Amino acid sequence: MFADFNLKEKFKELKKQDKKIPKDPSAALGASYFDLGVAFWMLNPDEKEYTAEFLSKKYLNKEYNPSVGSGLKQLYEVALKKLKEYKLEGLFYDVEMPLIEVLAEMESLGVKLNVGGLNSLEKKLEKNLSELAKKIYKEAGAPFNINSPKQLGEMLFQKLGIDAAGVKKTKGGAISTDVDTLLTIKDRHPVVKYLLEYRELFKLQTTYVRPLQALADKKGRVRTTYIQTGTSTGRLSSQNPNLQNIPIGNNLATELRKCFVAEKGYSFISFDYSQIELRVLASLSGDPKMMEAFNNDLDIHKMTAANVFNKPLREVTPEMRRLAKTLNFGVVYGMGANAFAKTSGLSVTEARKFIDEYFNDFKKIKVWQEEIKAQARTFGYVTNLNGRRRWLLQATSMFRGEAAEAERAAINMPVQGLAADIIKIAMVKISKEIKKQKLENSIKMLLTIHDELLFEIKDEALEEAVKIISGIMESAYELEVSVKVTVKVGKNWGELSAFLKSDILMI
DNA sequence: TATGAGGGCGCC
DNA sequence: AAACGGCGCCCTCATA
Repeated sequence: MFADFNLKEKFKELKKQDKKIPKDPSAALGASYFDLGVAFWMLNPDEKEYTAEFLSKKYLNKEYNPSVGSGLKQLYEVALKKLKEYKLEGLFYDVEMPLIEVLAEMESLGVKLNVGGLNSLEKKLEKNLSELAKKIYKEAGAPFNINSPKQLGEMLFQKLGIDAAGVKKTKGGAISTDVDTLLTIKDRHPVVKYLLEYRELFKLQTTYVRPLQALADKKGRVRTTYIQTGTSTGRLSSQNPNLQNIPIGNNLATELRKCFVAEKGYSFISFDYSQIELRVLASLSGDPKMMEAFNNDLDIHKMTAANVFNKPLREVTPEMRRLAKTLNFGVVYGMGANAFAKTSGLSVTEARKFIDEYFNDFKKIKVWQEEIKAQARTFGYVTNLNGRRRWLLQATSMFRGEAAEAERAAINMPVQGLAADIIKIAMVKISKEIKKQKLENSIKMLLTIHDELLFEIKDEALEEAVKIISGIMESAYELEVSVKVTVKVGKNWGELSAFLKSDILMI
């Protein structure tokens, strides 16, 4: 038995010293290690912390004393008993424990940065930022701290006297200066467009371009830390640096992503679960239309639009599809008419109508959501298909806002949490297969971004790797609908292009 | 000088 | 008035 905290760090240390990690942990029977932090996280993923000190106090009602060996043993006994009671042993021993070593390896590998490229980007941003600041000061009549919402708000709405009609207030009562606000008042003063651009560049510079350079090692690689106990739903989080929120989409974001590069002789391949949360929702709810759409490989948002607008597929416009997409995402999050109106630009009345229409078309989704909300109220927790659990005691709160918040979490957790399980299971299986085939040197799993895995793969091994990995990902977990993976390949993270299955067949 | 709340924003 | 789920990190500013 190997019950302890922070096994990931201990495994990394063992690897560094070229020592073996004790025993294959993948079977519940005779499992050789037991991470106490992860165990208590599975019992309650909303704990403040998962340290021996905190848990000892809370669960044993006594101070943790590292010099007394029985402290860990008692925590272990409590955790094991509860894991059994909650039927979480399978998930714990077969998924979370084997995952620790996988994460340790990914963290140790790191991902290579083009540090020179980042440096050029920094210079360019610096130049653009100072030019933008000058223009802003000129419009404003005097310099001020653009990064201070307080000073900026005073500048816009007092000194420049911009009309604040239709602009929301912050929690503290001040007029907001966020992007939404700036877009609302964009046509009311010429300074606003400079501010929007300044915000974007400043964010990129201070949150990504500068810190990433600072964190790169001598070989240019950065190593994130995956937090296995970091979320309430079962997902992983990524820290210092967070590599799960690197910008994507616009030109500047692409420039940044281009600075994440594959080693010489290697390429990046990304594997993206397609619409995994909606597929999970379709599967859980058993909604026939949604299931049929996925099983026939239809464009899910287009299909949704056709239903909501009562039009044949061929008459669905891009605008209709866009609305349906927002609706689909919103449903997973338990969105209300207010939020939908805001995101879509519709009036609240119209938004209400669309949501009603949606649930009328996909009746079983509504039924499932009502069931899960009732579960939260009745038991004070919800679980996903694998028993992963989240306590939602607020579901019966007398404060309506609090209860509603818990209900939204109840709707979301079983979906987000099952999607998380699926990718974790795939990661463990992929890692095992790589070792079995002794491909460690040609297939390197680097990043996991919720529904995506990024690998660095030797060029000669590309086709084989795609076959192995997408095969495992698509079959890692059986849903009531098919599971699909999108594969992209490239020499850097900013220039990935489709890796077509036909490419394999033609070789 | 350190800390934490608030405002803000990047990703899935 | 009213936030649609899950994260981590930046800067400012008040307070210690």
